[in-house]
Amino acid sequence: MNSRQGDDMREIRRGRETGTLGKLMTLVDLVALSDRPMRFTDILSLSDQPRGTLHRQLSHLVEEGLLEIDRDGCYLPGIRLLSLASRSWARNEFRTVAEPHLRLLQAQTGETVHLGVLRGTEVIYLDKVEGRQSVRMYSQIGNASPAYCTGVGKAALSALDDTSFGARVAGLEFHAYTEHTHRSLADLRADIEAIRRRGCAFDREEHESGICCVAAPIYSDDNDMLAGVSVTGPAYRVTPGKLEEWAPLVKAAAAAIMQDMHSRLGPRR
Amino acid sequence: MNSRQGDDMREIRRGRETGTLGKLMTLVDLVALSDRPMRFTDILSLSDQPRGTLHRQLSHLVEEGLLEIDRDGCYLPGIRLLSLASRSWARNEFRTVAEPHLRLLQAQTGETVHLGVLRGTEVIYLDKVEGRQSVRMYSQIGNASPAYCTGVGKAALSALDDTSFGARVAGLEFHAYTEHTHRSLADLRADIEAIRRRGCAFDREEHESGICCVAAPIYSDDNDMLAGVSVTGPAYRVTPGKLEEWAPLVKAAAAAIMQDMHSRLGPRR
DNA sequence: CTTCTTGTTCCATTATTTGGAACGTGATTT
DNA sequence: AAATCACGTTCCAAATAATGGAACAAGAAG
Repeated sequence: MNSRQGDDMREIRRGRETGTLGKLMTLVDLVALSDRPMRFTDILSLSDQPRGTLHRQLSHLVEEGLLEIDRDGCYLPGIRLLSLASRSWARNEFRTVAEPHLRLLQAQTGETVHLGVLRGTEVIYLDKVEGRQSVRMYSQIGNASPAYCTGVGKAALSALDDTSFGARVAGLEFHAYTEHTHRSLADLRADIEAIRRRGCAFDREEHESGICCVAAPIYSDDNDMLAGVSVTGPAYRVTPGKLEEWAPLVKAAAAAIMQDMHSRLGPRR
Repeated sequence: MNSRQGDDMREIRRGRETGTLGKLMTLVDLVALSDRPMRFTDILSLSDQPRGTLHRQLSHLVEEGLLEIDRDGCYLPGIRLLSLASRSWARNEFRTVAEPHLRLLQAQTGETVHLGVLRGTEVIYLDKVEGRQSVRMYSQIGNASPAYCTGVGKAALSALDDTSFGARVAGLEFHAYTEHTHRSLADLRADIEAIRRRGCAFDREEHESGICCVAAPIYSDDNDMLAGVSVTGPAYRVTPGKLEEWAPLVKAAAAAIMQDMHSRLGPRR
C-alpha cells in the first residue's frame, strides 16, 4: 500500500482522511483564504491536481453554492456559506448564553467586547458588542486570528495544561505582526505562565499596532471547549492602568459565562 | 453539442449531479436548517441512508468542521462555516459597492435598510444598515427568506421576463405567514405586474405581521444577478404614505448601485 | 437476565473520482 | 491569413473511495 508509509506522526495536514470531502474543502479554503479573486489557472497552480479533475471539482462546488464564479471567470466563496453560517451563529448555544454578559461588560467598560473560541491554534470570533457608533457590524465575527498574539487566544491557551499546550502549539510559526508580537515559543510560554497566575491575558499591541486588550479564559470542565472574552480598544484610551482596572471585570464576566454554561448545558443526558 | 438537449425542465432537484458532495451538503442542510439539535437517529430517519453510511458521512463532515457534535451527541452546524462565510462576506464586491448607498438610504429614511440577492426562489440578505440602537447585529445577514412575500424578493423577481419568471417559480409553494401573504401564483403574478409598472415593490405585512417595506430591484444587464434594496420598519411608523414617499429614494438607491456596479465591475476582461 | 435502542466498526461490492489526452475557442504572434 | 499559444472544457478506461449489510458494543428499559 502506498498509504502513509512510516506512520508519519504529523497529520498536521488538515483532515487528510476525509476522502473526497477533504480535497474539496481544501479548494474552498484556497479560494476563501486568498486575498484576491482566483482564476481557474491560479487555483490549478496552487492545487496539484490535473486540469480535468480540478475542473470537475470546482464545478461541483459551484453547483452546490460553496463557490461562485463571477463574470471574469474568477472563483469566489459562495453565498450559501453565508446562509449556512447565519444558522450556525444564531443557534450557537454558547454564544447565546454569553451574550448578556458581553453586553454587561461592554456597558461597564465602554469599549468593544469580543467572544472567541479556540480552534487549533486560531481564535474564531463568535460575537462582538460595540459601543455607540457601530463602525462596521459583522466585520470581526467569524474572523480567524492566530491565538499566540491575541488576548482571547492567549487566555484560551492558558487553560491548557503543559502537555496539551505543548501538543497544540507544536510546529507553530510566529509571524511578527508588530514589534511586540511574541517571536518564539519560549516568549509565548513565559506569557502563558504569567496569564495562568494572573487569571487574565493582556495584549499590548501584539497583533495590531495601537490596539490593546485584556482577556479572560472560558473553558468547560473537560476542556473540550476553550474560549475567551476580551475588552479591546485603542491604546490611547486603553492604557495599562485601564487594563489592570478592567481585569477583574473581564474575569468576572468569564466566570459568569462558565457558571451559566454549567447550569444550562451541564446537565448532560 | 450535447448542451441542453431537449431542454428538460426538470433539474429542480438541487444539484443531484454533484455526487458525493451533493449528498454531504444535503446532510449539512438537514442539520443547519432544523430548528432543534439533531441526534444521529433523528438524522437517520430523515435521510434514507443505511446507518453505517450515514455514520461515516457525518464523521467526515465533523472532521472537516462543517458540523460539530456537542456533548449530548447532537449535531450542530460547525464554526468553520462562520469562518468561511466571514471571508465570503468581507470580499463580496457587490456588497462593498452597495454599502455607501445603503448608508445614505438609511440616513434619508431613518429606518432599517436591507440588501438581498435572489437565489432560486429565496432571498439571501447580504447586508443591513440600522439606525441608532442596533437591536441585534448580524441577525438578518445570511438569512434566507421566501422571495414571494418579501419586498426585496418580489422586487428582484420583477426584473425577470415572463418566461424566466415562470420557470423560476414553477412548483413554488405558498405558505401563509400572515393574512396578507400571497396565496397563489396568480396573486404573486398580479403583484409582480404592478411592481414592474411602478418600479418598486411593497410588502405590507406579507411576511411578518407589523412589518412593512418598500423595495427596488437591482439587476445586471444579462440578469445573471438579481437583487434588491429595501427600507423596512414597523407598520405604525412605516405607513402607506411613508412607503410612497420613500419609493423614489429606494429606486434612486437601486439605480445608483447598478450604476456603480457597471463602472466597477462592468469592464470585463 | 433479557431485550431494545443507539451508536460504531468491518469489508466485499459498487459507484464515483481520477488523470491523461484530445478538443474548442479566442487572443496574440508570425 | 495562418500558426501559435493560453485557457477552459469534455471524455473515458483505470484507480479509488463510497456504499450497505451485517456484526459488534454499550446502555437503558422491561
